[in-house]
Amino acid sequence: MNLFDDIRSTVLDALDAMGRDGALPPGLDVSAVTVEPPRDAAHGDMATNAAMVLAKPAGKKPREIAEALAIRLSDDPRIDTAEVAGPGFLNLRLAPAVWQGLVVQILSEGAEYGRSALGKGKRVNIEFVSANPTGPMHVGHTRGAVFGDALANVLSLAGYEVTREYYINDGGAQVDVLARSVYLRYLEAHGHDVAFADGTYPGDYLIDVGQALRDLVGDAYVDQPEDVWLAPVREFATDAMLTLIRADLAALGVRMDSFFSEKSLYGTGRIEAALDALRSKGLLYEGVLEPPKGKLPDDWEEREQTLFRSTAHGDDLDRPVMKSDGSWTYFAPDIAYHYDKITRGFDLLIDVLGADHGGYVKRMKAAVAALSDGRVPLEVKLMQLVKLTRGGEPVKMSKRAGTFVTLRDVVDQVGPDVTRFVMLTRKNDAPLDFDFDKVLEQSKENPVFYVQYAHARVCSVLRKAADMGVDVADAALAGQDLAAICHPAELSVIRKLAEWPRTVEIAAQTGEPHRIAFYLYDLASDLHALWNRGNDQTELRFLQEDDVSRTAAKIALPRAVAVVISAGLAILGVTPMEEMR
RNA sequence: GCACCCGUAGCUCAGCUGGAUAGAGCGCUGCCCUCCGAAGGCAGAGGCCAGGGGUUCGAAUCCCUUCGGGUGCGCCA
Repeated sequence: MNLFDDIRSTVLDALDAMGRDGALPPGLDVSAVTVEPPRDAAHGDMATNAAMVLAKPAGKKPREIAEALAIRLSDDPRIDTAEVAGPGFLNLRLAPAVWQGLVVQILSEGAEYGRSALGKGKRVNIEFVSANPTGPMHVGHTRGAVFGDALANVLSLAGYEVTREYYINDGGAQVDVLARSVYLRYLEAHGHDVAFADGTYPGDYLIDVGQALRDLVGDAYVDQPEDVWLAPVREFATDAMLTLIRADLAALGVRMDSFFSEKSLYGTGRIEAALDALRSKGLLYEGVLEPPKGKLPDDWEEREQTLFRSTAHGDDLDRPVMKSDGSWTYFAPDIAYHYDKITRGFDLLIDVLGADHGGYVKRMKAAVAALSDGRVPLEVKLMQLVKLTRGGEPVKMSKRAGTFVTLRDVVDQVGPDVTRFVMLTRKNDAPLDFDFDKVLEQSKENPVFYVQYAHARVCSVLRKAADMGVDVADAALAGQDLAAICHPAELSVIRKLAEWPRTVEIAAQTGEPHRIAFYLYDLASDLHALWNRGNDQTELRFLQEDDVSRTAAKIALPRAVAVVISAGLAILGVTPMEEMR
């Protein structure tokens, strides 16, 4: 249950009644009517724009409608005051009992408080990470992994049935390069001197793989031509890399529901089937592309190729699906993969990609629109770069020098909780600064710590209360009279708690989990502020000296805050700390 | 040349998908621990929301345009 939705339906009922008795024309479209927290808390608890939205279609002045609406709403026992303000806003103030009831609700529902029916009955597939299986995951993948996982969590709480999926790019030339590189390490394991030419992966992480291969097959592939060993070594190597990647993901706390192999699309007719589906819609043809305007590629020559008419669905150019040597471009298996997702019956597809894939979005959307006849939307979330620094100095990365920073480097140094939280404090399409020193700092400048500290503080107070003899179980706290929680400073914290369900919905609708992180920071801030007011005003302290029942009531609020912080951190995939010492 | 993303306080960034006087952290100035965790809090200063048009009751938010930055642009994924 969402308090804002609740009051909104009360407002809609009132408008409906006004339509019946002639105060408004009947049958007005009320879809644009909102009930939201006002920007300035001094305006009240909630504000509705109903009068302004309806003024024109009703042919009445906004304030006139607002005043009539105010009179009706004042009859509701939950609404203390309804005041017309500004250009026609109606500001509502709710009875303290409503807010106290919300605390009870939070304590009763626990982590379920905030669950929404927004995505009820809808299945969504989120494809993320999808790093090539050619090596360990690096920082760039880390951000995508954390984002995708948190997005999955948000959508799940918002009622969607979520599948987390990893697309294994094991069908292209890069896995042959991997196989050749492993083969070199294999020879090395047999005591040969090897040289890593350009176009091979020299990383140390393949040494173990080469040795494991030697242990498995002995010298069977030594001095053998490539066509003998390439396929089996490729298989062996990609398996090893996938094991590595799964372990990396596990270190971050990310678990996939599904791994989908690109290779499984080749030689099985699945790519052909997907392209046939396009052909049957008249969207595949043989043609010649115009050279790009501006700077012409050096080796440009006109050539006829098989093209997908993506321009029919909003792309700027038609896109080739077949190379001149007759093999598929990367786009062809991607079409087949998305076709597969569509046929699996998802209602929504989300791809989490690096920002360098931005040019690919329109064609993929076009393909999905064509293949699903516009039924299944594809949303693409582009991840901007992570700028790694240490003490303000950029961390230099070079693949050749072997100094590129891996996911493991980050997680080992700062831990999964900090890694995840920090990576979610920025919008996906904004670059992210990640400073190894700053993220471990324990001050309010560091949002991870600040939020964790708020949670730990509440746990500390609860421990103290328990020492006083208070039953601090949620059910016990929820079962009592909370009339003692009535100070404006307390009610304003509850108001923040009331925003949690709509924050979840907004984050889910926009696909922006960072909103959760910012909400938690604000909530933590409200708690810290209330805590400190207890220094001067003893009636605001959570622990009321020598008064067990009053303490039990007071403690319910910070506990409710902790419940929401904990639920929010769960979305981000961060463990709430019970103490920070 | 074209497409996509971005431009908000000195710095790093939010801004509830069109609402009221645009917010937070850092930094700067001044305060608050005989008192539940000061790893915190309070107060002050700081803005042409890149510029210009438009849409309407109302624009940082939507549309057009200019400028500035990033990413990409047929046989790499």
